[in-house]
Amino acid sequence: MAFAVERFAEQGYHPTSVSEIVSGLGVGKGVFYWYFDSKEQLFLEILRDAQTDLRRKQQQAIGDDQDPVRRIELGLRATMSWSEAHRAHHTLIRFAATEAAFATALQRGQEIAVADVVKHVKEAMAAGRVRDTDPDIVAHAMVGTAAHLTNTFIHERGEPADVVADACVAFCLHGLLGGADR
Amino acid sequence: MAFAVERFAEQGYHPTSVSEIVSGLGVGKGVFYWYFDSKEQLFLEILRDAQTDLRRKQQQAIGDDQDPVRRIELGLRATMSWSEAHRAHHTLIRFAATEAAFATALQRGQEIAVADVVKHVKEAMAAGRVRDTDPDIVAHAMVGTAAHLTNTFIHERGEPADVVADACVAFCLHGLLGGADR
DNA sequence: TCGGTTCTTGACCGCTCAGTCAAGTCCACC
DNA sequence: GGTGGACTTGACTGAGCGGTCAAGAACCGA
Repeated sequence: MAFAVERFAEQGYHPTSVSEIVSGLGVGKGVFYWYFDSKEQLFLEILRDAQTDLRRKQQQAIGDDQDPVRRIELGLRATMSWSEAHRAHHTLIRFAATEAAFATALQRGQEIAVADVVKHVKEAMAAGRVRDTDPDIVAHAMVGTAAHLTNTFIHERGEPADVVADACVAFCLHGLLGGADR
Repeated sequence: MAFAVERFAEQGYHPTSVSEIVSGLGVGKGVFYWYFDSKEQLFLEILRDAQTDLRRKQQQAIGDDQDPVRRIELGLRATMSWSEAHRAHHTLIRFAATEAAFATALQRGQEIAVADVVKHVKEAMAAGRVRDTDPDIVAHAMVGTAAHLTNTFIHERGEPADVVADACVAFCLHGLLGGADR
C-alpha cells in the first residue's frame, strides 16, 4: 500500500495503473484484487488511514494543554510536521479534494478535524483571548494556510519545517499587520 | 473551450474524454485536433488563459491605490470575486497543482502573482505598517487562505462572496488574535 | 498423506481512450 | 466555372486500461 501511495503521488491517481503497481511490487494482479475490491477502494482506504493517522498525531501533540490558543498552535505544528513526514499522503489529500468521487469522503474527515479547531477558537473567544469573528471561517483559514505553506515551502522548496511552522503560527495568530499599525 | 472547462471541472481531467467534449459540442473529433495539438495542450491553454484573466482582474481592482496594505486587500478581494465567478476554472487550477504535468506551468504563473503581493508587503513593511516577517511566506499564506476559504465557503457552502472576503481580509490582516490579547 | 482453505499467478476479456486520416464541404478569389 | 486552401467529418487504429478467472502453490490440521 505504501508503494501505491508513492506512485499515486508521483504520477497522479489516474495515470497510475493497477498493472504498474503490482509489477512494481513483483506480484500478480490477482493479489491486488484479493486484498482490494477495486483501484478506487484502495485509494479511499489510503485516504482514510492518512486522515486517521494525522488526527491521532494532532491529538497527541495537543495532549492536555489547558490554553486554547496554545492548543491551536500545537495542532498547526503537528499538522505541518505530519505533512512533512508524509509528503505523498499530503499530495494525495490535495488531489482527492479535486475529484468528485473522493471529495465527499475527504470532506467528512476534514470537517471533524476543523470542528476540533472551532472548539478551541470558541473557547479562546469566550475567554476574550481572540477577536470576535466566525470561528468556522478562521478555523478553515488556518487549515488552508498550513496546507498551502507546507506545500510551497516545505515540499516544493525544501525549507525546514520548524521555520515554516513558526511563520505559519505567527501569521495565523497575528496576521499580516500584527498590531504594527495600531 | 468553455464547455471543456465545465466538463473537466465537473468530472476531472482524466475521466473526461475528448470524444465526450466534441460530441457534447456536436462537432467531429477532427475539429478538436485542428485547433489543439492534444488534450493536454488544451488544458494548459485553459490554465494559461485563466491565470492571465485573474491577473488582469487583480491589477484592475488595485488600480493606482497608493496604500500598499489597501492594495493587498483589493487584490485579495479581486481574487475571491474572480474565483466566485469562475468556479470551474478555480477547480481546475486546484487540480493542476496536484498533477506533475501541469504543476510546473501553474507554478510559473502563481509565482508572478505572488511576486506582486510580495512587493506590496515589502513596501508596507518599509513604512512600518506591517510586522517584520518573511514577505514571501506571508504572501503565500494570504494566497492559500483566500483559495481555501473560497473553496469551502463560497463554492461548497454557497455563502456570499463579499461576506467571506471580509472575513478573509480580516484574518489576513489581523490573524486570529487581532490584538485582543495585547 | 490427504483434503480443504488460503493465497497467488498472469493470460485474457471487453472496453474505452487519445489520436489519425481519407474523404469530403465550404467559400473567397480568380 | 474552376481552383485551392481552410475547415469538418466520424470510422478507424493501436494501445492500454480495470477487472476476471482457471489453474495451481503453499500451508495446515487431521
